[in-house]
Amino acid sequence: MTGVAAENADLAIDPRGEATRTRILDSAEYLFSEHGINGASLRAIVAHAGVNTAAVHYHFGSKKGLLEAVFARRIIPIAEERLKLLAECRDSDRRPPLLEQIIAAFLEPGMRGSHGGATFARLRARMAADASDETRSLMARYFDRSSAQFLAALANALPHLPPRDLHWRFHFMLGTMVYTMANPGRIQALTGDACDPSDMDAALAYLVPFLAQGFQADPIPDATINLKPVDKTETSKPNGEN
Amino acid sequence: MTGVAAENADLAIDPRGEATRTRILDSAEYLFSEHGINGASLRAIVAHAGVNTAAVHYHFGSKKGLLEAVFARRIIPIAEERLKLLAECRDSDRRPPLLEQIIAAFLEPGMRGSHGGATFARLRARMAADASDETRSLMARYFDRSSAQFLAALANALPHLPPRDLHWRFHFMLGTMVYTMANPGRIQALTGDACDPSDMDAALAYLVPFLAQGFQADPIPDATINLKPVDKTETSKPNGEN
DNA sequence: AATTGACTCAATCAAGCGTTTGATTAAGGT
DNA sequence: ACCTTAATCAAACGCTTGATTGAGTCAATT
Repeated sequence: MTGVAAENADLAIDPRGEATRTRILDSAEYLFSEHGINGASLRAIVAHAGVNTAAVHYHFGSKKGLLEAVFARRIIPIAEERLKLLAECRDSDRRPPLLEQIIAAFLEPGMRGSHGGATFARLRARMAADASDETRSLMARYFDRSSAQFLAALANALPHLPPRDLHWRFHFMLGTMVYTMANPGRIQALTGDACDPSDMDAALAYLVPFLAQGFQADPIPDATINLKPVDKTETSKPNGEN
Repeated sequence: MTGVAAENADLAIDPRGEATRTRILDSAEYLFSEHGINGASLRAIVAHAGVNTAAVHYHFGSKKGLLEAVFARRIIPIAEERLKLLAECRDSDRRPPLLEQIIAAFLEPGMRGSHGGATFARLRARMAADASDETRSLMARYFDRSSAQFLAALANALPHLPPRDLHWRFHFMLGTMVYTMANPGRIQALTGDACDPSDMDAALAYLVPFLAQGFQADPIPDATINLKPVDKTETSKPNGEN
C-alpha cells in the first residue's frame, strides 16, 4: 500500500518513473506470455527489465496489480478498435453486414496490429486457460462489454439461429482464437513447417472463413440434446443485452 | 531415483501400493486440473490424497514424473478409443465416411466417457496453454501418433481440400476442443446460464456440426495470403505421415 | 516365527517465492 | 537554503516449494 503511483501515474512528474514503468510492463508481458503467470517470477521480471524488485511494488502494488496493468494496457485499445471496426461494418453497404466482416472485426485487433502482437496474444491465451478465479474475473471485467455488442451483431446477421446455438458458436470462436494465439509452432510440428501460426495474418485468412462457415451451420434440433433437458422457458430468452 | 516402483508398478505385489498410487493419481489429476500444474503443490496433492509426501517420490520419482503418469493413464485409452471409433467409421456404410463421424470419433473419447471426464479434459486444456517445453513434448509424445491417422481420414473425406487448409482447420478443431474443455462456466456468464459447458455431451452436440461445417468451407485461394509469400515447392507436400 | 522387502512416515533441506523495509538519490516548489 | 515528493536501491522478511533422508511399519514368503 506504500506506493501511490499506481493510482495517479498519469500525472506523475518525474519522467524516470514512466520509463521504468514501461520497461517493467514490457518485460512482464514478455515473460508472462513465455513462461506463464506463475512461471514468470518477479525476480526474473525485474532482472529482465534491469530494475529493482521494489520498483514493481512501488508502481503496481503487487504481482496481481502488475498483471492487471499489463493486461489493461493492451486490452483497452483492442476493445476500442473492435468496436470501431464493428461500427464500420454497420456503415458498410451490406445490410445486414457480412458475417465475415463481423468476425474479422472481432478477431483482427487482438491478433495482429500494434496491440502487443503475438506476445500479448499468447498471454491472453495463457490467462484464458491458466486462469484462477482472479485471472478469470480480470479478463471478464475488461472483456465482456464488447462481447455483448458482437453477439447482438451476429444475431442480426444470423436471424434464424437460436440464441443458444449462437452462444455456443461464439464460444467456439473464442476457442480457435485463443488456441491459435497460444500455440505457435504446434501446427508446424504437424505439417512439417507448411503453416506458420505465429504469422497471425495467415492465421486470420484461414480462420475467418472457417468460422463464418461454422456459424452458418443449421441450428441443432432440441431432440439432439436429450441427455440433459433444459428448461424451455429460460433458454429461449437470453438476457445478455446489458 | 530411489523409487523403483515407477517402472514396474504393474507387477507390484503389495496391494496397498496400488491403492496409494491410484489415490495419488486421482488427487493429482483433480488438483492439477483445478489449479494448474504449477498451482497445485505436491503438499496439497498428498494432503488431498491422504498420503505422505515421500510416497509421491517413491512411486513417481518427481512432480514431473507424477504429471506424466497422470497424463499417460488417461491419454493412452483415449487414443485407443479414438482409433477404434475411426476404424468403425471406415467400416460403416458411407464411403468415404461421413465427416461428422470422423470428427466425433476424434472428440468424443476425450470429452466424455470414462477417461477422466471433464476433470482430465480440463487438465489437458491447461497443459496445452500452460505448456512449458517439457509439457509440450510430453503431450506431443503421446498425442501426435493418432493425429496423423485422423488427418489422413479427413483428407480422404475432403479430397478437394489442400493439405495446408486441412492442417489449419484441424488446428482450429483442437482449439475449440481444448477451449471448451478448459472453460466451464465461461459460457454461462455470457448467456445467463443458458448453456452448461461442463456438460460435455451438450458441448459435443453443438461442436461437431459446427466443425463439420467449417471443414467444408471453400479452400483459401493463394492470393489471400499475400503478406508472407510461402515457398510453393515446400508447402504443397506435407510430410506428416510418420 | 523369523525374515525380507515393499512401502510409509515425520522431519528436514536448500532454493525460490512475493513482499516489505529503511536508507538514498534527484528534482521542484517556496 | 530548506522541505517535500517521486523514485530507486540493497537487504532482508516469512513462507512455500520440490526433494531427500533414515527410521519405522506391515504383509507376504520362507
